This record gives sequence, C-alpha cells and structure tokens, in this order.
Amino acid sequence: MRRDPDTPTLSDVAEVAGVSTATVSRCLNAPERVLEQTRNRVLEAVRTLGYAPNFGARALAEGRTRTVGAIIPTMENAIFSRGIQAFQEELREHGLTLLIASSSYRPEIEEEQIRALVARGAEGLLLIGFQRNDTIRDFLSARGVPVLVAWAWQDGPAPCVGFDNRAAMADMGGEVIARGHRRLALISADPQVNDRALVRIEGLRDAMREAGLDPASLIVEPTDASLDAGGLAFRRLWERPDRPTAVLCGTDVLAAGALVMARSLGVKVPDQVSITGFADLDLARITEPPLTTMHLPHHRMGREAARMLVRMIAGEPVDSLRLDCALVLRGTLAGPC
Amino acid sequence: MRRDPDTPTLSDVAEVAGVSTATVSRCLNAPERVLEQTRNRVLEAVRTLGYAPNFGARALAEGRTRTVGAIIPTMENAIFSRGIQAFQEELREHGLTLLIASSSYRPEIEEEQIRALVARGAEGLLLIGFQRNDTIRDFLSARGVPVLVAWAWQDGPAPCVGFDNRAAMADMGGEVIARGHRRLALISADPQVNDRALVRIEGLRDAMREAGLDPASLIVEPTDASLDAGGLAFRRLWERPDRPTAVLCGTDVLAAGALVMARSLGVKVPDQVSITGFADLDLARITEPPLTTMHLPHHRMGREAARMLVRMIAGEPVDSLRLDCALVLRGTLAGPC
DNA sequence: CCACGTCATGCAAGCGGTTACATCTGCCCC
DNA sequence: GGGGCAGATGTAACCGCTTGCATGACGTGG
Repeated sequence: MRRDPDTPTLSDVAEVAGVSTATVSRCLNAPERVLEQTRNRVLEAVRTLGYAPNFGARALAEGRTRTVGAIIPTMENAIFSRGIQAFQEELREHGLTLLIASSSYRPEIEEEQIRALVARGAEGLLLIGFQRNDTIRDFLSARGVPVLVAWAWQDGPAPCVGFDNRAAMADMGGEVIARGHRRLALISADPQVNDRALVRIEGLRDAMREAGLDPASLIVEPTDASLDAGGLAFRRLWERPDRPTAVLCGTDVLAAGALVMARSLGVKVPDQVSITGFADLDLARITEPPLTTMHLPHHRMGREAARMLVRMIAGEPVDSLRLDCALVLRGTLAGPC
Repeated sequence: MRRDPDTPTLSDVAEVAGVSTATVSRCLNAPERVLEQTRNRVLEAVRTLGYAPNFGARALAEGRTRTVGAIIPTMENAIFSRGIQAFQEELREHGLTLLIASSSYRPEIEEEQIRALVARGAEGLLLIGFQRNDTIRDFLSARGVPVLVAWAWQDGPAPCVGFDNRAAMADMGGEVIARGHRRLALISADPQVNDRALVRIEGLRDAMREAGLDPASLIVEPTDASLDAGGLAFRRLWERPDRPTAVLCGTDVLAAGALVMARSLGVKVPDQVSITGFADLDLARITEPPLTTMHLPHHRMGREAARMLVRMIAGEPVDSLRLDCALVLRGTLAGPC
C-alpha cells in the first residue's frame, strides 16, 4: 500500500472529533443512530479533513461493490449504445455504477473481459447473446455472478431480455415475400460468432418456407458490422449473375452501407432492388429513401435489463422478457421490378 | 459482510494447494518468484476452486483499483461513443477498467457522477469540456484525482486532449464564406451548458470578422442534440423572413436532421441552401447528398486520452494535445443561389 | 567444514472500513 | 432503592489480500 499519506482515514476523523471510528462510520451510514450533537461534531471533522471513504476498505467490509458490468461487442454501433445508455441511467437510480468493456465481437476477448469485470467486483453482468463456451460458463456459475443476456430473447432457463430476432426477421421476410420477391439475399454478420445473426438467418428461412420458397435458395452474404462492409457485400451481391431482387440486412448499418453503395453504382432503390434494415436506428431515417426496417425498443430494453439485473443481484427470481418489435415501412421496400 | 460462503478465498486455495496464502498471492502476481512445480499445484487449485480474487480486499491491500472513470454527456451520440470505444480499448491494454457514467448534458448530474465515480475508486477521470463549477473542482483537487479533459482543446494549465473547436469552426466558416455566402446561420447545442458549442460559435464569428462580415449578423439557433431537434431548428430558420443561405451545424447529427427536414420541406440542398456538419460521423456519408463536414480524429483522441491519463495516474507530467481536424467537402455545400 | 549468499516459502502485520456485542448512562416504575 | 430498559457510544473482530521480514534448505568457495 503506497497510498498518499495525507489522505485522511476514518480514524483520523474519529480522533479529531474525539469519538470512536464506529461512531464516525455510523454518522456516515446511519446518521439517525447518533446524537445530533455528536453527529455535527463528526461531520465538521469530516469537512475540515476533506475525508472520503476508501472504496476498497468499504467494499471489503461491506461485501459489496455496488457495481455491475456490461460487455458489448462495440460502443461504436448505435444498436448497442442506445440500450447501454438507458441501462446506465436506470442503474444510477438504483445507486449502481457501470463497469464497461467491449469484446470487438471476439469470444476470447469477451471471456477475458468477463474475468476482468468480475475481478473488478462486478456484482452482476450484462452480456450480449447466448453464445459462450463452457469454461467461462462454469466460471460464472462457480462464482455465482448473476448474468443477464440482452439484445436477444430465447425460450430457456437463462434469464434474458430482448427481441425474438428469429420471429422478427421472419416477419420482415414475410413482408418482403408478400411484395412478390422470390430471389432474396441477406447481408449478415458472421453467424459463427454472432448468434443473433444466426437466428435472424433462420427466421428469414422460416418465412421462405412458410411462403413455399426453397430456404436453400437464400443467398447469405456474411460480413463485418460496418457501413463499408455492408456496401462491399451489396456490390458482391449485385455482381452475381442471379442478382437478388431484395437484399435484407441484419442491421441498419449494413443496410445503410448497401444503400450508399447502390447509389454509387447507379442502382435505384427500391425500383431496381429493395433493401431492408434491422434495428431502426437514427440513421434509418436519414437515408434516401428512408430505410424500411424493424423497430427494436432499445431504450425500454436497457431500462428493463437494469431492473432485472438489480433483482437478480438481490437474489430474487426473474422471468425473461421478450419485447415486441414492429415493422417500420419506409421507402426502400417495393415489389420486384 | 454477507458474502456467499462458498466463494473461495485465497486461503482456501492455499489450503488445497498445501501452501501459504503468500505463495498463492505470488503465483498470481509475480509467478516468476515461485517454483514452477509449486506454481502448477497452486494454479491447479485455483482452477478447480474457480477462485478469483476479491476486489475490495485487493484494492485495500494494494492501495489501487486499476479503474478509471469517464463521464460523457450521452453514449447515444456517436460523437462520444467512437472516442470512448478507443479509450476503453487502450485502457484495457494497460490493465485498466473503465467505469462509465453519463450526465445528459446536465452539470448537476455530472457533479453527482464525478463524486460517485471517485467514491467507486476511479484513479483518474476523463471529462468532456472545461465548464465546471468550483465546488467540484475543489473536491477533485483535494482528493488529488487526475482529471483529463477531452473532446476539447484549450491553451491553459488543465491537461486536455482534443480539437481546437474554435479554429475548426472558423475554417468551416471561412470555406462557406469563400463560396459567397453572406447570410449565415448556425444550429448549435446550447452554449450555456456546452462550452464546445460556445467556442464553435465564436469560431464562426471569427471567420465572419476575418471576411469583413458583421459577426452580429450570425443567426444562432440553439437546440438539443438530436436529429429531430436539428430538423425543427432548420424549419425555424427556414421560416424566417431573412432566411440564411447557409446553415452550419454544430454536429453532424444536427446537420442530418436539418437535411432530412429540408427534404421534407421540398428544399433542395445545396441548390437552395447549403448545410454543413461537424464531426464526420458515419452518418455524414449516408445522407443524400453526403454531408460536407469537419473530420475529427475520434479514434486517435480516445487512444491518446487513455495514454495520457495512464501517465497522469502514474504521476508523470503530460502536455495537452491538440489534434488536427480536416475539412471534408462532400455534397451539401455550394455557392448561394 | 564452515561462513555466507541465494532462493523458495512462510509468518504475520497491516490496508480502512463495518458491525456484533459490550458497556455505560440516565430514566422510569414498582 | 434497585431492577430493568432504551439509547448512545466504544471495543475489537473480522473482511481477503499484499508484502516486508524471517526462516530454512541448499550450494559454493576458502
């Protein structure tokens, strides 16, 4: 310990106020249990000394850190930052602080970060998606850290809050097919490392099957989660001999990238090709034409996630929560030409 | 302390491995000081027990938390999330974890969050902008917590890393004026609570003065930092009898909102009005036409901020860092009609 | 063969709080 | 007057980890 020698401690305060450390501690944590006169004397000492409690000591003695952790793929994607913002706001109202880390969509980094946040005293963890290997699962359950999965909903024992990505994408697919499209493509994040992407692919295939189309005819174009990557994926699709008439995208970011690329290729949307997004971020409203997409209640999800995690930390049981999505028809979907 | 009785502690590990707690601690923190054979036995015990160190105890004994805090107005705005992402990545490489909070652009919340993060053991703080009242300044200096201001650069004693918002906006203004515009408007965040916005206004006035225009003729339209708010501000400007020929915006988000509104009002950009942004976010490339804006090196800033803060925490002196911005001419700026 | 250095490990004293329990005081009532 | 009780405060035992110092084993050179 090489702490600053002039940082005052509880016992410094106690000495100045002429009381015991117990009394000082009570003044700070349960003022009503101390005589007003004594309390004033103590608070005066606190003030003159500029005392503030030592975090480590308090955490050790009290057995809790009032801190929760969240690990998201990246803060750069608005799909996460919206929800995390709400999550943090709600946490704050419960007196909890947020420890945050990002995994860059890499499972090994996620694992490292899980360990790091737990080691930093996170009392509960918010994670994205269900995909996770057994060693880290074991670690988590051995440590008894409550984990809430967000941005995804799945029937099962693991507590989660999110959307039924599969059903939502099936809805979107149904809508596209209802417009007469038969040759569909999907620009998606890599389903190997992103289980939300995986179930969205499945959802789209469900819709095709439902409509009597061959799910195997779906062209899946996996790519990174960036604007430019979406654009490049679109170009690859467009260069195919069996060019699709509708390009669905796993996220708005990919769709926006596709749209920009279409524009620069001189392809008219939705006249020559339909494009759809997923998430209904701000950017869905600023593209031209504005993006037909699936609205996800990010804000609500973030808040609910915080509430659920608070209950889980308190040891109360929680039920997973599935939030509704809503198709938002804007300008990028039409019938095939 | 009401900790879970089956969470293993150092001495549990020590017992299982048949060594002292000191040896276990060394295995974890200075492996080279322990015989390989012993070390393996200990690590084996760590694994089977699922041991992870108790944060409070470690922080108390070691006198540090390896945690830094950042308080940003909101994570929803990509202008912050980009930089924070990079900040966190760099922090991780130094073995530090990020505690994050948001102020919603409200000084009193920022103050509360500063206290909260310091109480949670933040060893250093990243804050946005210089505006801050004295009580909280005193608190910070009394506690000796290093503070780095980011997203803004200003000559002065306070360490900071960012852009010269004033000069950058002056550049943008110069460019607009050079195209022949004389009636300028600026859609800006509220300069009362946002010092970056304030100096950007000043920068624009500098450019006007430089060009022989009356800086008082600048129409400033203050508003919230959202897409819709930008749109409404644009409409208010457009309804004025002395309609501006160029509408500069304090951020890309506002500019995108203005652009969308212009489109819905049937106003052609840049033929009837020029619009410029500030920040060069992804969304600047997806508007139609794409946005002329000021590129800010968010990523670089986030990384540098982390490096500087690490040095500050180590007690080393740091120099403020001014990063260069670059005008990006795209499609929303032209001469007046 | 012994003095001495090196290296691995153990012992135990903190680190700065919280809190169960003990103590003390003053008061009420029988 | 003494038993009992309530309320304010003090005492000290933790909480789980790090680390300076002590210990003991072993090897080396004189």
